[in-house]
Amino acid sequence: MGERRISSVPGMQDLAEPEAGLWRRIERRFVETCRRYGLEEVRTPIVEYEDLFSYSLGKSTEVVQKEMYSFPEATGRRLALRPEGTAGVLRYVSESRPATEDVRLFYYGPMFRRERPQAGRRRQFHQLGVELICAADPVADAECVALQVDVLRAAGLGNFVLRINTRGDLGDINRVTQGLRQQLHPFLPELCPDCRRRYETNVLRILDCKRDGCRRIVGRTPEPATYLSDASRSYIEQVYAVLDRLGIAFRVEPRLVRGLDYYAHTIWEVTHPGLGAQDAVAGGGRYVVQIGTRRIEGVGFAVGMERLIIALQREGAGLPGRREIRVWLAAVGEEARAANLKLACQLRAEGIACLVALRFQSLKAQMRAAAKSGAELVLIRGDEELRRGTIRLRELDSGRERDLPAGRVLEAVRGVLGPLGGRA
RNA sequence: GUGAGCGUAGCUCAGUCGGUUAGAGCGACAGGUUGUGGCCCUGUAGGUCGCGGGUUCGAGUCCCGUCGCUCACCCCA
Repeated sequence: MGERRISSVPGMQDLAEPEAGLWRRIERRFVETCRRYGLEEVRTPIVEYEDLFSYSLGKSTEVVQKEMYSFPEATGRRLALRPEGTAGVLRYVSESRPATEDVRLFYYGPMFRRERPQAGRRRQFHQLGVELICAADPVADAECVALQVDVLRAAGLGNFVLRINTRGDLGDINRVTQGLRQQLHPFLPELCPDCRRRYETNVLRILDCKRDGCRRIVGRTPEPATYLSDASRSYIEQVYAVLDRLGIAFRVEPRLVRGLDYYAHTIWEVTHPGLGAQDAVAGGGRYVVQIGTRRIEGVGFAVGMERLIIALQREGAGLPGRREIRVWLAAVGEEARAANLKLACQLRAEGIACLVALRFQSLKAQMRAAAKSGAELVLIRGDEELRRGTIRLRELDSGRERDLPAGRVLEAVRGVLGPLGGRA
């Protein structure tokens, strides 16, 4: 048993300041935006039974076949770390919500996929997600897209592209799949090895291939839309019409494909030019999933947090400022330290962020620390102040100092800091 | 799963043709007369040179393997 160096697990990273502050801000704005659309929060477990994902996402999908972290429970039944958020939310709906109710939900948290890490791709990644559980209706789909756009704007993102397409219903999907197989069959030898594999596993993906040779061949096949039933065509046209009325800019992307089996009808993807190869910052669509005996329909989307952060940084978004410390309590001597801690707690009770040294330090060291913390005020207390029952208040910008009776300190601090009530 | 590029201090990096005790800047900590910050000066701590093997009198440096990181393929948010 050789000792192994302790490190974080590949593809799973620590999140610390100042980035953590940016995450907090984005999550807060996400929640606010969702609330304006009347959504409720749901937090589902990170671990589910593996079958939930294989059935809902599709057994042959890449995610289920080779990207899931799964392991047997003591009983032998297999568990899995969730690779995406929708399945768990729908499981919750099937267990806890009446089938007749429309449900509007949002969630956020970590997801796990065993992929090779890359720019904008981690093994633990985080999504902000929304699910509107409701029957197929173009207006519902359009509202979901509107919320998608609002969520990204609220996060501060400007420069994204919304690409929309439809998969049609299950009948359409079958017709497209079969039709494409027929059309592509003669060209099979000319397709790249990946596409020859896709021909069997996931024909639609061939539409997405980046190789010139494959693109040329795909260009000669009819667009998937030609296989759509009249009803499906009319459905997506209505979605587009409502989006136009909302003034939402989007591009119809006839070759846009999604990788999970549950999608039907409207699908979309949001890309960002700053992202590199993994350029989808968000994606969503309408879906139908069978959970046990219940068939659940809805429309939803997920935003990739890590990618959103990258995109924001490419747009030059700044990180939030440093800590919110406003007062530093400096002590000379142990007696004064203890007295300061008590005062610090009183200040904190009033909402004033303040710090005391965690160990014995010279006054000089404490002053340095105070300046570095960004505090505006230092309260100094030593033997002399203890004897006289005073505290020295120093304003760091001006260097002005005055001695105050200890009982007056709270009032004086309030006066100097001005109206409280939290900085943004 | 496949391919390419990179691994030297907390961070950014230097390290000559293979040659002595591996360096700098920033950061951290401490000091610069009594109890006073920023600037400045001085000092201190911090390194299994990713890890293992090989070549060599001698390896941070060359070779092989391995692990990790990064980017791309694949796939997806």
